[in-house]
Amino acid sequence: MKKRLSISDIANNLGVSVTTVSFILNGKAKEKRISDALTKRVQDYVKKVDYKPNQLAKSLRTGKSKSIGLLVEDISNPFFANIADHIEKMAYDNGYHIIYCSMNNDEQRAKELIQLFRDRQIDGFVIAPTEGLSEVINSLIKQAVPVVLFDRPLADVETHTVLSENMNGAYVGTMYLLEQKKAKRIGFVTTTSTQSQMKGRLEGYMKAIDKVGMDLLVKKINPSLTDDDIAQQLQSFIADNKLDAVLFATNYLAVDGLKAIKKYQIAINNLVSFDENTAFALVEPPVSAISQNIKEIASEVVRILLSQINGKSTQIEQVVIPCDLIER
Amino acid sequence: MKKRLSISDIANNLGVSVTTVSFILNGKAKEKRISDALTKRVQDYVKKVDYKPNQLAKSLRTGKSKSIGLLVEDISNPFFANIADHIEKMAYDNGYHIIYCSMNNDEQRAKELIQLFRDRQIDGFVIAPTEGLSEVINSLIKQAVPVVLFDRPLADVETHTVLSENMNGAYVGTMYLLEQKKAKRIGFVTTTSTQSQMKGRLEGYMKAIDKVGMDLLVKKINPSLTDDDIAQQLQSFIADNKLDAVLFATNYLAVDGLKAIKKYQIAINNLVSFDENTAFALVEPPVSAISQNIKEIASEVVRILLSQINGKSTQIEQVVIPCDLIER
DNA sequence: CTGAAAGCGCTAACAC
DNA sequence: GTGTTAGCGCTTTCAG
Repeated sequence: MKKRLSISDIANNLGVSVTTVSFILNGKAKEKRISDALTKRVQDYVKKVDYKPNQLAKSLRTGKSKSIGLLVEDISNPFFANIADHIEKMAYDNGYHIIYCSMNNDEQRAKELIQLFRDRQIDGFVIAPTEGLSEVINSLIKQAVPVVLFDRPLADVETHTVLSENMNGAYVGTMYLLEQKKAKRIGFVTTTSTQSQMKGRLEGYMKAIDKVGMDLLVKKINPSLTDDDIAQQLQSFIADNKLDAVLFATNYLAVDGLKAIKKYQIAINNLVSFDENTAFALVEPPVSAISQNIKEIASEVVRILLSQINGKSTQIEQVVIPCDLIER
Repeated sequence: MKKRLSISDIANNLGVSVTTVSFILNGKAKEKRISDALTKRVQDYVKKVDYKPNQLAKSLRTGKSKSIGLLVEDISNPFFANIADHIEKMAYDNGYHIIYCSMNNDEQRAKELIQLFRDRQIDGFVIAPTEGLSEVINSLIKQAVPVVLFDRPLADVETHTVLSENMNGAYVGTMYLLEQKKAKRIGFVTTTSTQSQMKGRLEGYMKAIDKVGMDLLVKKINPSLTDDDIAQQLQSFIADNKLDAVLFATNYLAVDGLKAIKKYQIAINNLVSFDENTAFALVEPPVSAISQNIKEIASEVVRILLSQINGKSTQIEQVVIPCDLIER
């Protein structure tokens, strides 16, 4: 790799000191009252030789790396992929870049990753946490590392969070099945995992069902089962309980549901899912969606994190973003 | 942020020199013939105080950052999301981590990003290139920065590539429609963009069609049109040409096709797409897929890149990975 | 076997 | 207005 120019090369070649060059490069020319002529000469030369400062050295010196760690469960989940995309864009617009990782349900690995990111002098973290992460996240917070959690809070972690209105979203989705679709037996499909966003969604469902005094019909799916077993369980759930409508707690559960419906040729018309998925508009019957406002979630996450990094805000911000019901 | 321990803190607290600590930490204790007792004492202490070396300083000194830049067009495309996931995993297993970015069709931004990554002393690049990037990628190569291209080559860039067998995949997919589905009028839907993987797929289609002497029926969709316009065009394409089968050049075009089919209630049974998409197994009629071997692509990409970074191989590797036909 | 010290490229207090 | 210089935390040569 051809040796890159350093700031002292620039200074030497121009016959000025590195300080001068550094000041000019960092926009402090005016402040340090460096002559316009010199400023221009340095800038022109820098452009001409296409000099780029070594960010590593800069970071080492300033303690800021201008990078943000993004940790999600699974980047191939369209919800996370879209969020990641937006966060990346907004961070970039603010001069930050993203280092991302999927945790893939591996708690040990997640912890290592967080540590690793710390060692790279990451300026802040954006995390959709899994349950075992409380301790390591708390230790970040104790060390005053900026952290923003999204999608789900962590019971024993007090920090900035950006969440969707899970309870209300599920409530609205259930009411839609009740009132528009005139459903009489509405099932709710969630996971066995106890992530708090799932709890909120269950509550929303229960609140709506309780309001009209219907039966609560809830199925918890263990995500580690095989596709076939899951399909089998869903088919029984729908058939045994004579459901005429189902609310799914998240997009991949709805996809599982659609697989079961197809495989067992189940006749059911009223389907609603939390989150979007390309398949929802395409299948017959289509799946309505309680759509999280991904753009706004991303923008709040970045806003809060940056204000943390820049030491602007001290109080803990907990933002809740409403969902939209997409009727299909 | 509580001040972190540095190597000299460790050395001072232990009454040894930083050199000794550094050697031990880097596994050179034996080589440098440092006593087992001392080695153990240092290691125990390091563990006790949970000391972690500052990677930035390490990188600055060694010139290696142990990180890889991954540039794709759009991380919310499931094909790229899955590839990213695998690449990230394999890189991590080798002690590397990923800095990723979506380029979102913004050539200017892509160039900036590549430059930015360079400034961060990235050890290597993995890129699914867009057309305008030849120049900047060539300049990376000239500077001996390891680069691996995947998904599509760039005509005027000579470097390592990992590609799918596009031509043969499309050929097999078309033959499937011909022989198994007895289709008589098979259309091919691709994009107006001239990415080379699309060319290969078109060739595969043509080769199969020519073989049986049927008419070539090709529609190029301009991706910047609105969803409605695209649906409209696809509906005309299918109706005007009385198609009984369609081969889509990529998963999002097939999704567009499914939208059109649904919107206009088009009766067509024989659909095949390049790439997978969750929707394909769920819709009626289902969409068969020419599935790229994502895991193998990722593993080849990482293997080649690492061997470049470690200076092991000199010759240019161009790997082609076969596709699987998933019949539905 | 171990230590002193140079230096990776940059920033910024301090001096002139 | 501009230059000198001390580090940021680490690796590694060279001397003992």
